[in-house]
Formats: sequence, structure tokens, C-alpha cells
Amino acid sequence: MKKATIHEIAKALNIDSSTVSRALNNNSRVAKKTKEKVFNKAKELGYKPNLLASNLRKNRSNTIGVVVPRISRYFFSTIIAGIEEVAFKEGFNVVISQSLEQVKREKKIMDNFVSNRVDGVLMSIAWESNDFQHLQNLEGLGIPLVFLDRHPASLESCNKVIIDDYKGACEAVDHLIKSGCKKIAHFAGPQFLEIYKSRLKGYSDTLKKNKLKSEPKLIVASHLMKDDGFNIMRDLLEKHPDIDGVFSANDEAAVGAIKFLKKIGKKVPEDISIVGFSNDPLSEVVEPPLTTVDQFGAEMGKKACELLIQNIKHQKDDPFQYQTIILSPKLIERESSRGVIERRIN
Amino acid sequence: MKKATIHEIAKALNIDSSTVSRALNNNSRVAKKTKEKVFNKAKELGYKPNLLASNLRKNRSNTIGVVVPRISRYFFSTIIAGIEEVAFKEGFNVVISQSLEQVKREKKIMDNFVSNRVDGVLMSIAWESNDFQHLQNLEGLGIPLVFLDRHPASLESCNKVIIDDYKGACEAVDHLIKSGCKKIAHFAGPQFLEIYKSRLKGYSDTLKKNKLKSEPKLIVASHLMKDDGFNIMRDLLEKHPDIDGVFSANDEAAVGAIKFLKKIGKKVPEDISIVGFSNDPLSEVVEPPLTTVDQFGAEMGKKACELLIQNIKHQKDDPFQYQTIILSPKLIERESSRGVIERRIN
DNA sequence: CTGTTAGCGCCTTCAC
DNA sequence: GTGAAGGCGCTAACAG
Repeated sequence: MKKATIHEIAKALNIDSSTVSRALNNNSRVAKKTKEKVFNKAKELGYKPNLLASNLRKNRSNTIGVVVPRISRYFFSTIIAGIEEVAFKEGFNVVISQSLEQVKREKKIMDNFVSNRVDGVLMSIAWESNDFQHLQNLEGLGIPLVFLDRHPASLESCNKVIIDDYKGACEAVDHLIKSGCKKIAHFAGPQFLEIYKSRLKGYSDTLKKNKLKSEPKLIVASHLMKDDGFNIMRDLLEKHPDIDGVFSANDEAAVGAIKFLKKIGKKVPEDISIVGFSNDPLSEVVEPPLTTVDQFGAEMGKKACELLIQNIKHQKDDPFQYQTIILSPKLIERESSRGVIERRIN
Repeated sequence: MKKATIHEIAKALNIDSSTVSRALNNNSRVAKKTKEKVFNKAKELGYKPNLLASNLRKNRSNTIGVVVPRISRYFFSTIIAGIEEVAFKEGFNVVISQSLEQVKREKKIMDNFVSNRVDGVLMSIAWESNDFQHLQNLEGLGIPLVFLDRHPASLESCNKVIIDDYKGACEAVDHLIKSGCKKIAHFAGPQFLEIYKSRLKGYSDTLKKNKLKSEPKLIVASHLMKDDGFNIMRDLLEKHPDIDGVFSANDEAAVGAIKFLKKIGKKVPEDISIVGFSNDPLSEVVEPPLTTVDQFGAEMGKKACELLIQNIKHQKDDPFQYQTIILSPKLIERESSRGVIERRIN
């Protein structure tokens, strides 16, 4: 079961292992003939390079570490697709880990990344995060970090790629108002995270701009899971049966709300209109087709990866310069698949 | 930016680095006092173990490699959740890679796994796979392999954790027949894969058992993407407008079919009933709530990971003994959310 | 173009 | 309980 090494190739060919190493790495100052011999012998012996040794020697792993809350969320898996596209093109490997929204796991993952000498880290932080020591340590170790979408509200100087959450929220609420909604609730996210703060602000500001009251009772913060959406919708309707619109800070909670509304026989969007952030492909076959704010995950992943690689490459010569890249979200309307919405008059 | 090593800890404490190594690994024959001193100094210096070096020395990485076609599919992300649960409990790290259904990428990933000395591999193969050399090489290198769900039709002797696809298909088609369907189509998957062969066989056999004709024209093989479902449904209905049931080998194609039916104003399940394999959580809020065959991804992931770890641990002493673990799928009915189905009489 | 030498950081005998 | 020595497999000077 012992794997072949460059030394065995060297011995078999009566040359030095350093020449073999150079040949395998396609170094220009190795004779063509030698290279061929080496390649053939390598194949013959079933040689597989040991990257552990190589990376140890070179003190870098050619690997980018990615941390997301969970890969099962469509938004994050599109982000990952974008990251991989750029990373592979640039010759980097990608290691994906999920924090499952737990800081504890986030820290372990970071430790692991450091111990395995990843060259850089891309991350969307867990929403229970309120302690960012583990992130600041990274830079002390010379490992560049770029935040993707979710970033700490308390951290000013950092690299990040985000969408314009404020603008997206404004458009979403605008859309609800234009559809005739008079009383719009907001499913808010954890306020540790800047993105959810911005979405809330966009909601409040847009209501005010349209001369509608922004009532604290209609704003409910949660972790925005499907069950949260279900329960919040139920509780809100109990106290405020005249709610006719919901702006959810993500689509998962929106889906939960729809589930509840379906259960009690309320029609969407005739009785209640819903708009959510993120854009799962199933949104269009949910009934009703859900209007969403598209965050362009793949684009974000690509941009973030490019920024990170840039940081990795210019780590030494350049003074550290933090960048923020802001993408524009896009409202995708799907409510009118049945034609014009006719809002019922209660 | 240079990271602390055990030698620096040793020097600072005037002891040997081998003692530091033992202390950090909690070796029993190191004095308590020494251990404490070492731990403190390690923390003080911000010491992070270099796993590259450690793994190189030990010639194993404590890591399990996982390859799935795509992490964005709900079934695979639940599998991963199950794998991680078991792996972490047993002290293994998990590296996730997606083949994006391409053998080319599958091979690259395998090479990478070997080069990074993963201790074992869990995989669901790409559906264009018809060349399995890269998989058989693994065993030659002493890296145990367990297939998960998707496995090569041509490989007899291997470890695998699968569900009873045949039984699931039978139940699905039975359900359609009991709902009154007379003409049932099948969205089949690539026949390289055993799972899709079994699902097709379950479909045919159940039709025959119920004295219904199994017509080749109603069986369409594809990659079962959403668009495939959409297009196949359209083409089938054009030629056979009297189709009243569909058994889809996965839920994604089923969703595509629903999208098409919605577009042309056909009602599901009144006009056409649909059942699909896999059980995405959105199935219940799609309209109509989709009846599915649940594959219990997390269970499969757990079992597979257990089997793999068992293989890793007993690699030396035991003769290689292949195992097959078969789980039972479960039909989850959701069609009757509107009450009893009343099938229209054309 | 190729060989020599010297580690990367850690672990594991083998001594004492 | 601790130290000394050697090497995991590879690469990067430095010679020639």
C-alpha cells in the first residue's frame, strides 16, 4: 500500500530526486528527454504527489477556505458555485465548511483552516456571531479575509462584497405599496448583522416616505427559518388581522408564512402580498409565485473570490487596503402570474 | 507574520521540542506541570499546530473526502449533514467537493483527495460516469471508498449505502394507480446508474402487476433537471394528451413538469397526478403539495460515514469485506391537501 | 541542465 | 519523565 515517491522514480532512472521534482513541476531547465522519462516512470509506478509535503515545504496550500452558515440554502450554494468558478480558473482549490449558524463551529473551522494553512478565507458569518476575535486573529496570521453578504455590524475595516440591502428593501416595500398594501409587516433578521439592519431601515424609510406609519409591533425579528415565518405570520395575524403585506428579510421565512396562510385559507397575493429577499428557484412554482429580491449569489461569489485572490497575491508588496464591493439587487416580480392583482376590500 | 512552532515554545521554556510535542498531544508520560507550562506558553505565542507537518509525519490526515454531484440539491445537502454529524463525533474532518455531474471533475477531485491523503472517500457518482478507473485506483492506494445512493451499475464488489429504489418506485406507481391513473408516464434517469434502472423496473413491474400496459413511448430518460421535466411533459402531452399520471425519478423534474402544467392551465392532481423521488422541503408549499418518495438523506449519510470509518479503522487487520446497506424509502402523500382527489372524466 | 545540501514542522523511536 | 536523533516527501538555494 506504500505510495511511490520522487525518490523511487529517481532511483529507477538513476537521477537525483531534485531533478525528478523539477521535471514533475515542468521546470523549464530540465531536458525534454528527462522529463519524458520521468513522466513515464511516474505513471508506471502510479506516482501521486504528496501535497502535504509539498505544501509544508512551500508554506502555502493553494487553497481557499469558505465558511457559510449552511450549504443547503440556495443563496449560499450559488455563492459557492461562483467562488469555485473563479478559484479553479486561478488554480486554487476550495474547501467548503458550514458553521450551521454557530459561532462555536465557526471558531473550530477557522482553527482548522489556519492549521491547514489555507491561503485565504471567504466567509458569511453565523448569525449568533457577536464575538469576532477569531476573525481578527486571521489577519495577524497573514491570512486575508473577505466577507460575503453577511458581515459584522461592528467591524469597519475589512474586505467585503455585499449587495445594496437598503435599496433592495426599499424596492420591495415600494412594490408592496404600489400593489395596494396599506399595512405591511416586516420579518426582520438578527440585528447583529449589518444586512438585516439595512433591510429594516429600508423598510421603515420607505413606509415613511409613502406616508405610512412604521409600527414597531409589525416588525418581528427572528432567525428567519421556515418555522419562524409560519409562527410569526400566525401571531401577527391574530393581533393584527388587517395586515395585507409582508416584507420578509429572506425567502425561507416567506415560504413559512405562505404555508400558514394556505392552512387558514387566505389567498396570496389577493389577501396578503409577500416579498422576500433571496431567490430560490422554487420561488416560481410555489403558489403563488413568490416575488423576490435577487441577490445574485454567483456574482457575489465571483467578485469575492477575485478580491481575495488579489489580496493573496499582493500580500507582501502592498500595504493592506480594505475594499468594499456593493452589487445591486434586483426585484423579480412574479405575483401577477394570474393577471392583475385584485386586492379584496375587507 | 511567521507562525510559532513547537521549537519556539521549547526554546522559551528550555525544554526539548519533543516534550512540547508530547505535551500538546496530551501524552500521558509528561509531567502535569510541564504540560501546563507548555499550554500557557503556546497560548501566549499564539501557537497554531501545523497539520500539514503533522499529517505528513503520520501519513494520514484525519479527513474524509466527500464527492457529490451538487451540494445545492436538497437530498445531497442532507446527506452531507448526516456525514458531518458522524464524522465530527468520531474526530474526523470532512472535505466536500462537487463533481457538477462531470467525470472530468470527479477525476480531478479524486487526484486531489489522494494527494492530500484523505483517509477515506464517500461518493455519489456523476451521471455521465461510465469509466470507473479512477475509483478502482483508490483501493489500490489503500483508501477505502463507500458509495452513497448513486453507484456504478457495473461495479459488483464495493461498499454502498443505498435505498430500496425498486420498492420506492413500486409504491409510487401503486399510489398513482390507486388515485385512479390509467396512463402513467415515467421520467427516467441515466441508465448507467443502478438507482435509475431500479426505479424504471419498479415502474414497469407495477404497471404489469396491475394489468396496465408499460409503453416504451411513455418512458423518457433525461438528466432530470427542471427544464427536462418541463420539456418532457410538454412533448409527452402533445403526443399523448390522455396521460393522467407521472412517476418522476426525481423531484426536480417533477417541479419542471408542474411548471409546464401550470402554464397550460392543467390542474394537478385533478388532471394529472405526479409523484417524484426525493423530498425537498419546498415540496409541501409547491402547488399542489407534491407527493414524494423520501430517501432519508441524513440517515444515508450517517450510515455511510459509519461504514467508512469502520473500514478506515480496520483497514490493516481485516481482509477487505464489502458491505451493502439498504434503507427503506417512504412515500409521503400530500396530494390530498384539498381533500379527496376527484379525477376528471374526459 | 543536473546534483548536493538543507530544511519545512512535527512525531516517534530509542536511550537515559 | 525527558532529550537526542532521524525522517515523513518535497523544494529551493547553490554549485557545477
